[in-house]
Amino acid sequence: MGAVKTKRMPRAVREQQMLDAAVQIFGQRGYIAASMDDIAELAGVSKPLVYLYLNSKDDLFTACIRREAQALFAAVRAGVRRELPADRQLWDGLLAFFTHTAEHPDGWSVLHLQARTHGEAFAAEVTAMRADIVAFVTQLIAEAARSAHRDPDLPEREVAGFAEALVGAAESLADWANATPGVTARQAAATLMNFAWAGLGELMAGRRWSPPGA
Amino acid sequence: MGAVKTKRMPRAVREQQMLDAAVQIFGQRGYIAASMDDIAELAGVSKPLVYLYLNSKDDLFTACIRREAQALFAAVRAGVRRELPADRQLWDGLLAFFTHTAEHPDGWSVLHLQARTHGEAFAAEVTAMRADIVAFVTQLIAEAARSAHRDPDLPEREVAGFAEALVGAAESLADWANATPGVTARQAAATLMNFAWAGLGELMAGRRWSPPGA
Amino acid sequence: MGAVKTKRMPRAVREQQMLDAAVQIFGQRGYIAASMDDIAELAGVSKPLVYLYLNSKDDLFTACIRREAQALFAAVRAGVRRELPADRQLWDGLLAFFTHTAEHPDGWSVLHLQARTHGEAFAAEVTAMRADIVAFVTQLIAEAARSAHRDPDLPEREVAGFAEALVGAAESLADWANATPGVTARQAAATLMNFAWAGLGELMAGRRWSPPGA
Amino acid sequence: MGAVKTKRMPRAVREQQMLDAAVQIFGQRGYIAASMDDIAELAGVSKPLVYLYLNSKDDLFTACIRREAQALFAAVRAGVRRELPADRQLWDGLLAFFTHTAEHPDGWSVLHLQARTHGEAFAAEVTAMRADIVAFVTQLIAEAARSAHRDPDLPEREVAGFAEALVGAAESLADWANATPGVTARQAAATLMNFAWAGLGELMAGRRWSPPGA
DNA sequence: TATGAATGAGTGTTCATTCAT
DNA sequence: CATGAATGAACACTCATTCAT
Repeated sequence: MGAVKTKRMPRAVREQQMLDAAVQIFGQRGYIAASMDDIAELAGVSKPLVYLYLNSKDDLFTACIRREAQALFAAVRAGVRRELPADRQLWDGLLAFFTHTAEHPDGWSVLHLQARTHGEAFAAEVTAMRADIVAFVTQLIAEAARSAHRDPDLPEREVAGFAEALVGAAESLADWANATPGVTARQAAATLMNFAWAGLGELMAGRRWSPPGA
Repeated sequence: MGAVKTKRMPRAVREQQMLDAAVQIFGQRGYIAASMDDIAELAGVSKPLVYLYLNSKDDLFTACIRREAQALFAAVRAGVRRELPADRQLWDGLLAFFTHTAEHPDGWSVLHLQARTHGEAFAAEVTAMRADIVAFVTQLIAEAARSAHRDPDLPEREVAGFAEALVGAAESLADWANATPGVTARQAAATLMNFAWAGLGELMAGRRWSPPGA
Repeated sequence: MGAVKTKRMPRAVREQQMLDAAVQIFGQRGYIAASMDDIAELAGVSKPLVYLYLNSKDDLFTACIRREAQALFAAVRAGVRRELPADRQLWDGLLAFFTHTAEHPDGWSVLHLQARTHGEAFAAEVTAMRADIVAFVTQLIAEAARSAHRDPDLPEREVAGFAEALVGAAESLADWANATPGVTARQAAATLMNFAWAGLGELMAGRRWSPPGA
Repeated sequence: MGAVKTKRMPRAVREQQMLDAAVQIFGQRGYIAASMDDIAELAGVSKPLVYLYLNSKDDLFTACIRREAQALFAAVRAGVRRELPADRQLWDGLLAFFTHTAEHPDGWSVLHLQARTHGEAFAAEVTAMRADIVAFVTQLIAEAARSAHRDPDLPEREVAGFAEALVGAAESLADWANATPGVTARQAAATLMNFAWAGLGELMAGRRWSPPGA
C-alpha cells in the first residue's frame, strides 16, 4: 500500500510522497487520530525525515490543506471555458467539482471535514479557497444576469447568499455522492443544476418568495 | 465561565450540567481534542463523577449527540403547523431550523461536524435524525405537488435528490450563518427559500435542465 | 449470589456478611484487584457502611485473614484427638486440613496466596497461624519419637526443618487438590502420609541421607 | 539502587535492564501493585521506552515469567549429570534449585507467587515449566525404581502424586529458606532429601501407610 | 443505622518531538 | 541524506476514601 521504499530520492519527490501519505491518513482518520508514525511509515521514510522536511504536524497538515485546495480549485477552473454561456459554465464547473471530489475522497475529506474541525488556523486555509470559488460563482451569476439584460443591479448581498447556498449544496452533495454507491458525478451535477437554475432565473427576474409577516 | 460550583445536587441536574459542558467542549474542540478533564472542570465537578454518571467518553459523546439531535428535531417539528400550505410549512421549518442552530452553535457543531468525523457509531446517531428531517421534507414536497395538482407522480429518486440537496444546502447555510456575523436566521431561511422554491416549482411542473451532450 | 438485602441487622451479623463477601472477592481476585465497591455490593450494603464497620481496605483484609486463619487452625485442632497414637493424630490432622481447604477454597486462597503476596504486614498474620501449625506438628514428631523410645534427643533444627517440609508439602498439595478435579481430601492426605511417614521413621531412627562431599 | 543512567544503549541491552527492573518490582510488589512508572525509573529509562520495547504491562510480565522460568529450569538441568545414580541426581537437582531460588528471590517470587495469582494466561507460562520439572522428577523416580529392581511397575498415579508432593515441598522450602535467615541451600536440600528419600524407598518397595477405616 | 454524592491521587498507555550518530 | 534511541506531557479511566444527610 505505502510507497515502495527507495533510497536517496530528491527532496521534492520525497515531499510529495509524504504529502500523499499524509492526505490519505488525515483524510481517513482525522487530524488528531492521525499519528506521525503512521504517516511516516506509509510514506516509507523515517519519522525524523518527515520533521526535517515538513517541520511539524501542524505544518504538515497545513501543507496538505493547501495542496488539496489548490488542486480542487485548479480542477474547477480547468473545467470551465469562460467564453461559453453562463449555464454551461456552471454545469461544467459543477461537473469538474464533483469529478474531482469523487476522485480524491481523502483530499476532499481533509478540506471539507478535517480542516474545519480542528482549529481556526486550519479552517482559514480552506475558507480562502472557498471564498475563491464563491467569488467565481458570484461572478458567474452576475454575468448571467447581465447577459440576460435583466435586473442588472441585483443586490450584492442576495447574490452572495445565493452563491453561498449553491456552493453549500454542492459540498453537501459531494459528501452524499461519495457516501452513496452508484451516484455519479454527472448525476450529482444534474441534481444540483435542476435544483438551482430555476431559482437563479427567478432571482434574476427579480421575483422573490416573500416571507410571511415581513 | 464554568457552572457555579454548587455542592450536592441531585443526579439528574448534575447530568444535565455535564452534558451542557460536554456539548460546549466537544462542539468547539472535537471529540478527540476534548479532554474529560476539561469537560469535568467546565461542568464544575470532578472527573470521577462524570465517569460515574456517564460511563465513558464514548457514552458521554453519544449522550450529547442524542440530546442535541432530539432537541433540534423537536424544534423543527414545533415550528411547523401541518394544516398550513406547503410553502408556509417549509418556511416555518427552515426558520425554526436556522433559529435553533444559531442559538445552539455548539450543539450544531456536535451534530454536523464532530459526530460525522469520529466513527460510524456516532455518525449513525445523527444519520437517524437527519433521515427524519429528509423524510419530513420529502413528504412536504410530495404534498405540495399534490395540492398543486401537477405531476402527481414525481419520480421518487428525483424527489429524494432534491430533498437531499435542500437539507444539505440548509446545513451549509447554517454553518455560514453561524460563521458570518450579521446574518440572521430569517435571512438564511429567506435565501434558501428563494433558492429552492422556484426549483421545486420547475420540478413539479416536470421541467428539467438537461445536461449538454446527454 | 450476594446476601439478600435486608435492612436493620445487628452489627455482628452485618460484619460477618461483609467478611463473607470480602473473603470471596479477595480470594478470587486478589487484594488489589478486589474493589471495595464489589465487596459492598456482594455484601448487600453500601460502601460507607463497610468503612464504618471495618475501617479501611487494609483492616478489612486483615480481618479476613484472621478469621480464616483461626477457622483453619480450629478445624485442624478439632480433627485431632491427643490420646490417639502419633501417626493417627497426624493422619487426622491432615485429613481435617485438606477437608477444610477444600470446603473453603476462597479462604485458603486468601491465606496461602493473597496474604503472602501483598506486603509483610499481611504475611505476618498468616505466619503466626502457620507457626502454630508447625509447632503442633513439631510437637507431634517429638512425641512420636519419645513414645517409640528412639533417639529421644532429636536435633531441634532438624525436626523443625522436617515439620516445615511437611507443612509446606501439605500446602502445596492443598493447592493441587483444589485445582485438580477428582482429588479428594482423603487422597491428598494419604499421598502425603505415605510420602512423609517413612521419612519420619528414618529420622527418628537416627538414619540420615548424607549429601556427597559433606 | 537503580541502574546507572547511561544514554544511548543498544536495544538488546536496554531490554535486559528493563527486565531486570521489572522482575525486581513485580517480585516484590506483585503484578498489579507494580507500576510501570516505578519499573521504568528503576531501569533508568522513561516509560515510553519501556512500552516501545516491551509493548504493555502484560507483555512485560510475560517476558519476565518466561525469562525466569527458562533460567530456573536451565539451572536445574545444568546441575544434574544424567549418568550418576538417581539419588545423586535428585540431590544435585535440589541443590541447584535451592541455590538458584536463593540467588534470585525476586525471580522466584515472580514465578511462584505472582504469576499464579494474576490470571490463567500467566499461570500457564509457569505451569509449563513446572510440568517439565515434575516430568523430570517422575522420570528420576521411575529410573531409581528400575535400577533397584524393585516393583518395576509402580502405579503411575501414585508416582505422579509423589512427584507433585516432592516438587510442592521443594517450592515451599524455597520460600521458607528465602524467608528464614541462616538457612542455606544445602540445608534446604538435605532436609528435603531426608524427608523424601525414605518415603520413596517405601513406595518403591510397595509398602504403603494405610489410612484407618479404609 | 445507613447512604447518595463527591473527589484526590494514581494507573496504563500514547504521541509529537528531538538528539546523537 | 537518513535514522535508531529516547522522552515530556498528556489522556482515559479507576479506586479507596469521605462528607452531608
